[in-house]
Amino acid sequence: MNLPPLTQRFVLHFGEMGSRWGINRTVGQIYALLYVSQKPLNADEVGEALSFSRSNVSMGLKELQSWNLVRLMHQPNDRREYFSAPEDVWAIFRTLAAERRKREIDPTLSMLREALMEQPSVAEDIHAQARMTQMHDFIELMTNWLDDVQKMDSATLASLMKMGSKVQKLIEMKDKVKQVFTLSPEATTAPQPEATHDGKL
Amino acid sequence: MNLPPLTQRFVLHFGEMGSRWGINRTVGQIYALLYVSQKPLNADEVGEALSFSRSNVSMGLKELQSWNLVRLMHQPNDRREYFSAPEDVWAIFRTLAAERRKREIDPTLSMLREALMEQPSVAEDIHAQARMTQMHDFIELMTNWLDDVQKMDSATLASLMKMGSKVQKLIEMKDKVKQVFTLSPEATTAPQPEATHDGKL
DNA sequence: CTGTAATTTCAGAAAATACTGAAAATTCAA
DNA sequence: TTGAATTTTCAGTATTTTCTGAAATTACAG
Repeated sequence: MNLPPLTQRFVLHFGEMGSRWGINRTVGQIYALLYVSQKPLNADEVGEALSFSRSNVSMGLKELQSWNLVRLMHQPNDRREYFSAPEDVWAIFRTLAAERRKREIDPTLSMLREALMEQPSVAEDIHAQARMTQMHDFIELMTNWLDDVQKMDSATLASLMKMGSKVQKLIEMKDKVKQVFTLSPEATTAPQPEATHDGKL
Repeated sequence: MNLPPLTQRFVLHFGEMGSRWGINRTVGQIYALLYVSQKPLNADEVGEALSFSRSNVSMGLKELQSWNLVRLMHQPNDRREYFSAPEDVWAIFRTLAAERRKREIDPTLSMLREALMEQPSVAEDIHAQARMTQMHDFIELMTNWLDDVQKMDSATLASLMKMGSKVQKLIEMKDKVKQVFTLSPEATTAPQPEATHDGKL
């Protein structure tokens, strides 16, 4: 491996973190290299840069393609396949979120759904099923929310995130305004009705 | 392993998913068992229920403790340690988010911060550093936001999540209201100024 | 203290995963 | 077509991770 210092540092770090992220060293390093590369690279260039065997690079790139994290492209008058990592970090995040959800969450959601259809046969399973319901409902809420925010464009999402917990205040304000227009004036100082917190606008 | 049917299904699933979640089969199964268990279990009971060696259970429980996913407790007149999984799925999610961030994000953020302090020595590293800046800023935005929402209580968070992308409308409304009060009347139909999207309330 | 119960550590076995080189398959220019 | 360039597959090896049983350590009742 003979890379410029900063690039090398980045690449080695991604290799080490790979195992924590559920990918292997090879895949981590290849992605890192493509992420910082100015131009698309072919498999030989990747293997050369990282000192991996050609077959290992092939497998790594296949894995990255299965994650939708790299784009395959061609150069004029060159049969070889070139790979690049999409630039937009928001798009990368969306992809990552979608893929991780597919691999790490959806199978569990299916299992829970099936388990909740069954009739518990012993006392212990009645409790177990109740616990599964809690988990199921939580995951469903989270994934539905994720679906929702995935639809928003990056700029909106960014401004929302910069607001952070201040959205809370905005919602309280919304509830207040609603009360002013729907309830008698003296009710605006009364405790907020439960129903205004059910998420409806 | 001799568990009631639903419990067994849940436990085996968590064992299989373990590798995708960055834990091993043992740890996954132990957590699943504790999650659905009506009462705290000691290490022998866990090992007996899952057919693991005593030492394997010990290591698995240690790992779960390092994730803050299980609670250690004692029964009167019993020297053995009993373990249980906290019940509140929101609390579990917070714990998980915090731990995964610590293990999967923070080291990368540190690496990026350090790399961004350096002076690139070659042209390629100038581009690499620019890419690292993009990644750094994005991660920082995400983690700051996570810090913010972690502070909110579960009920508020739940209602926010149920709103989903409707918050967007609320923010647009907020911007409109702001304009009505700060700009001349005819400006309310003009394109919204960039500055209203910077996240400030 | 002493001895037993309980837990942890750890070296090595077992299992799973990653990686390589060679061979097979695919692609495409001529 | 043919055959050279390129990519993929795959069997075998290397490496890493998981798991166990035995030994060491710790905790505590008497």
